[in-house]
Amino acid sequence: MKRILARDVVSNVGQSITISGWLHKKRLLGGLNFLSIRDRSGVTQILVDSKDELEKLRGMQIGTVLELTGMVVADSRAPGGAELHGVSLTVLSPVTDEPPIEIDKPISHKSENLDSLFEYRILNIRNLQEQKIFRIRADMVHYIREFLRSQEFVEIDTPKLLGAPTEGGAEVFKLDYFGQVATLAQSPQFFKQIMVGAFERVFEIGHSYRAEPSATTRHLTELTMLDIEMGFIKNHDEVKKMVADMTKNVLQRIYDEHTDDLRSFNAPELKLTDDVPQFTIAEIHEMYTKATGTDTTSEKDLIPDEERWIAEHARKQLGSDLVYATDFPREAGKFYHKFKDDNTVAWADLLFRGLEIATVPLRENNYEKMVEQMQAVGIDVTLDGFKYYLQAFKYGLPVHGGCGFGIDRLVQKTIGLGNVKEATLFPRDINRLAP
RNA sequence: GCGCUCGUAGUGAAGUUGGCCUAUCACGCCUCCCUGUCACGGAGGAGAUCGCCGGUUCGAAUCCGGUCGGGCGCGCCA
Repeated sequence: MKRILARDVVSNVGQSITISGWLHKKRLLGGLNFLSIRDRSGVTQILVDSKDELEKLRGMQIGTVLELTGMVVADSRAPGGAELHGVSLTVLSPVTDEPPIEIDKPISHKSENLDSLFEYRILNIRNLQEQKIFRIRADMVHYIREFLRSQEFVEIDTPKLLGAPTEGGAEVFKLDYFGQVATLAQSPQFFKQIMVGAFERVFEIGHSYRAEPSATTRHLTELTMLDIEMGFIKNHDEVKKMVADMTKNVLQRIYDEHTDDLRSFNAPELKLTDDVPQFTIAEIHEMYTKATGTDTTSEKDLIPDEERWIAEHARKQLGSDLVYATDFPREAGKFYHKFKDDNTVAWADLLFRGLEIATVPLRENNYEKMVEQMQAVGIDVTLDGFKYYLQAFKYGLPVHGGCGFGIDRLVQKTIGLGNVKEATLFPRDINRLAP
C-alpha cells in the first residue's frame, strides 16, 4: 500500500491509509492510547484502540521504526485535525535500548551543555526544533545559490587537498600524501581568482580548514565558506553592493518563509536598510574610543568588542543589522590585496549582528605589481603554490574582487544562537573530531 | 596559548563556610492504574563508587595539589 506522509493525512479523511515513520511519543491513558509518529513531513497522531496492537510496542523505545495502517478520522482534538483509528502496526526496526536523551523534549543549548549537545547529535537531530536550524540553513544556502545564479555567477568546486602551504597567516593542517606533505585548503582564494579568468563571476560553497587553536564561540577548524569572485568591476563599492544585496535578499527571504520557525528561536527582528551603513576602521576606532574610553586607535583590526559596539550603533541609530567596516590599514593587508593611495587597503568586513560574517576585498590584478608584492613579503614565486596562480595574472585578469563569507556564522546570527557550533551539524574544533 | 569558571544517576539540575549525605529533585526507564492526551495524570521501583589520581582529617561531593575534559572571555584568525 502506498505510503502517505504526515502532512497529507488530513486530506485522506475516510480512507484507509498506511504511514511509516519513527515512534516519537507514547501517551498511554489506559483504555485510550495515543502514539505520535514522525516522518520527514511532520508528526501523525495515532489512536490505538486494540490491546493486542499496543502490546506489540511493549519494550519498544522512542525511535522504533513502524508501519501503520488505519482509518483517517477527522477530529478537532487531534493535532492537524485528523488522526488514525483502528490501526494495525508492524515494527520495522525495533529499538529496545533506552535512548540517552529525550528526543521529543527541547534540547538544551545552554553553553555549559553544548558538549552533550554534540555528543548526542545523532539522536538530538531527530528533535523537531533542532531540525529547524538545519532546514533554515539548507534554505539559506539554496537562496544564496539562486541569487548568485540570477547574477550570472557560475558555481565551481576547487581542491581542498593542496601541496605545501602558500598563503601564510592562519595555521594549516598538514597530512601525509603518499609520502609527500599535503595541506588542507584554508580557502579557495587562489582558485576562485584563477576562475575569474574564465567565467568572470564565480562562487563556491565548500569547506575550509584552519588549524588555529582558537577556543571561541565563533571559530571552527572545519568551516563552510561561500567564496565569491567577480571580474570587470568598476570599484570596490560594486563588490560591496553585490555582497550586501545578496545578504539582504537571503535574510529577507528566510524571514518571510520561516517566520514561525525563527520566532520559535526568539530570533531578533530583522532590520535592513536600502544601503548598508559603512564606517572606516579609523572612524570606528575613533567612535569607540570616544564612547567607551578604551583607546583602540592603534589597533590594525577591530577588537571583538568594537564589532559588537558598531553593530549596536548601526542597529539602534541607523536601523540596520548589517554594517560594513572598510579601509583596513596597510599593515593589515596581504600580498594579493589592492592597496589604496591613502595607506589603506580596499578591504571591507561585513558585520552581521556584531559578528564578522564576510571579508570583502579588492585584489591586485596587475601581474608585475603582484610579483612585486609577493617578493616584498619574501615569497618565492617559482614555487608550485604560486607559479600556477601567477599564470592567471600573466595571461590576463581584469580588476576583480569578491568575498569570503562564513555560512555557519550567518546561520548562527540569523537564528540568534550563542555559538557557531550550534549552527553546524557535526562541528569540528580543537578537541572534537567525532561524531 | 593565557585568564576566569565548571565537572554530582541516562539527561538536566540542588547540595560545595567538612559530620544532619545511608547524596536531593525533575525528566527519562521498569511495574501497575487511568477513554481525548498533546511537557497527560496517579501509585510504586530500579538507577550515582559525586571526572580521574594523590593528599589533609577521626570523618571529604565539600578543603589542598596534580591531571583530564567542558564552557566563557582574550589572543590568534587569508
